[in-house]
Parts: sequence; C-alpha cells; structure tokens
Amino acid sequence: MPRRCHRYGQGNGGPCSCEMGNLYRFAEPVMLLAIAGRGEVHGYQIAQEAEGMAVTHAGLDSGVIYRTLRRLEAAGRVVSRWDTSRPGPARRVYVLTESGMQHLREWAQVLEAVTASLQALTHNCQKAAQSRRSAATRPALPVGVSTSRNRMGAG
Amino acid sequence: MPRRCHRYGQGNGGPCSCEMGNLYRFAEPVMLLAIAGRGEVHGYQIAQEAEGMAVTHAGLDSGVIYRTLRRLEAAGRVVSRWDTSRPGPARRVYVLTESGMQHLREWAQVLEAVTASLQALTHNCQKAAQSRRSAATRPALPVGVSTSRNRMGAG
DNA sequence: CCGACTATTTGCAAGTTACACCTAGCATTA
DNA sequence: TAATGCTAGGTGTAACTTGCAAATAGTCGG
Repeated sequence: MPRRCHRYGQGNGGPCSCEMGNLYRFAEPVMLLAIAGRGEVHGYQIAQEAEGMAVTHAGLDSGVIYRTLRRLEAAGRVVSRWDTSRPGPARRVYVLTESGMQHLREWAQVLEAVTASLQALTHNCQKAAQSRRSAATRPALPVGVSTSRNRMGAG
Repeated sequence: MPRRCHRYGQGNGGPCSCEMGNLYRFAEPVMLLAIAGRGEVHGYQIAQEAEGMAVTHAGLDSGVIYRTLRRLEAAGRVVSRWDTSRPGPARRVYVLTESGMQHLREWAQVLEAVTASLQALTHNCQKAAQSRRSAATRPALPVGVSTSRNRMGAG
C-alpha cells in the first residue's frame, strides 16, 4: 500500500514504517487536532503541517486530507465556508463543531488505550528480538524441519 | 470497516477503538511475536491468543490470521509443515526463519518509533480535548468566526 | 447418523491508501 | 503574450486490508 515516502532509501537509522506497510495514518485525529489547534484551517495548510504531526513517516496524502475533510463535514464534525478574502485560489476553511469536539475527545480516549496496547506490543517485540539476537551466531531457528507436506499451492 | 467486536455496546468506560474505525490491527508483528514466543504454532492457536495480544479490542479475525501466515511464508519469513501427529484435523505448524527473526527486529524498531509518535499525538489530543472542555458550556467554537487572522506564512 | 469442536481456506463487500492527474488563480519571467 | 511555478482544491483508480460468512474436513460423543 505505501510504496515510498520522503524517508525512502535514505538510511535514517532503522527501517522506515512505510516499508513495513500496514500502518494506518491516523488521519482523522491528526486532522481534528490540527483544526482544533488553530480554530480555522484549510486543507492545504494541513497538508503542509501533517508531515510533522503524522504518526508514520509518510505524512498525509493530500487526497486523503481533502476526502477526510469532506467525510468529517458529512458527519457533522466540521463545517466549512469558502474564503475568498485573500489573493490566490479560494480556500475552503474548516472549523470544528461541538460534535467534532466530542469526536476529538473520543479519539483522545481511544488513542490512550491504543497507545498503551501498542507500547506493550512494542516492549514484547523488543524483548523477543533481543533474547534471540544474543543466541543468533548460528541460525536462530532450525530452518528446514521436514517441510514435507507443503502441498497447497503455497501462495 | 470494523463493525463490531466483543466490546461493542457494553459500556466499558470510553468509546471502543472499533467504533472509531480506521485502526490497523498490527497483525504482522502480533503474529511474528506469537510464533517467536512459542517457537512453533498453528493458526488456530494464534486466533485464540490474539485477543489478548492485539492492539485494538477486536482481536484478529481468523481470515486475517491465515492469510497473513501465507503471506509471511511467501515472503520467506516463516516456514510451515503439516502436523498430523495428533488427533483432529491436520494443523499447519509455522516456525520463524532467520529472515522472519530479522523482520521481527525491524518491526520492533518501527513500533518503537510509531509508539513514540502515537504517544505524542495522544498527548496533544488529550490536551486539546481538555483545554476546550473547560470552556465548553457554550458552543465550543463560534462557527463562522474569522479568528485572529491565523496567517500561517506556510512557506 | 447427527451434532459439536477443532482447523484451514476462500469469497465478497466495504473501506483506506498512494499515486497520478486535473482544474484554477495569481505572480514572475522571458 | 507565453511559459513557468506556486497555491489550493478535487477526482480516478489500482492495490490492499479488514470483517464477516461460508465451505471443507477430521475426530469424538451420543
């Protein structure tokens, strides 16, 4: 799904979350937070800030941003108006509704739980990765245990 | 995407991560960890343990588990053999390869980074949710305001 | 034989993502 | 004037994951 990002192939110390695939971008809370923080934003603004706020290294795709904004508006979480008061193309400016504020509070609770679980998972992965690494001068696991019955198309 | 889970509508204090949608299950690291921890597992075993290890409350769907196992095998992260030594239907038993061990180490690094980012996001969401909650007897945001010209030079 | 449990696999609808591409306003430069 | 580049919003599509349901099988108890 994610095929590259600004970090791709740059050797920034450790594998990139984008190369691992399978990570959501948490676009909704990131964007709700951006709107709540500024009171009023347009999509392009979010796209420029999102790189720093995003959970993974890929930032948020502009397509995702604009579609998420429309989805949030359809759900009543934000309302928008067109701002033509400044030069340049018109901007669609968004503000949170009370429902959107409530949604952000819900996200805060959910994220707290998810973060805790993820922290535990991370800890366990690190422990497992380390415990085997010490005993890994030889192949960590006897690969090739009579794999005999591997019929089934094998993917 | 996720429509229910065992927690659905049970009022366990706070909204369920499943109701928020948009959360990946981190199936791959959870499963790699399960395999690494036991040395040898089959899919059904993972399905039964996964509820406790999963990052969200939904656990891991058995379809996801079996498909992920095949994908991991196709990528050389695990190898399988059929175990018919015990009564009941044959079980496909998986062990990690050295490449799979390496993948787990990579996941450990990625998860560490993601956890840190997620923690920051969580913290910011909580702060935003709280700071406005105190001032939210009246509608949280006057919709349509032109707030103090958040001019965000942006570049 | 029938159901219950174990165990694996597949089909499908729904949803998200990454990328490419498009429209359009305005400013600078040749 | 034309070309170029930045700002700003939007759409189309392929690839992928997920959740749920259903199919297939082996074994055991009644």
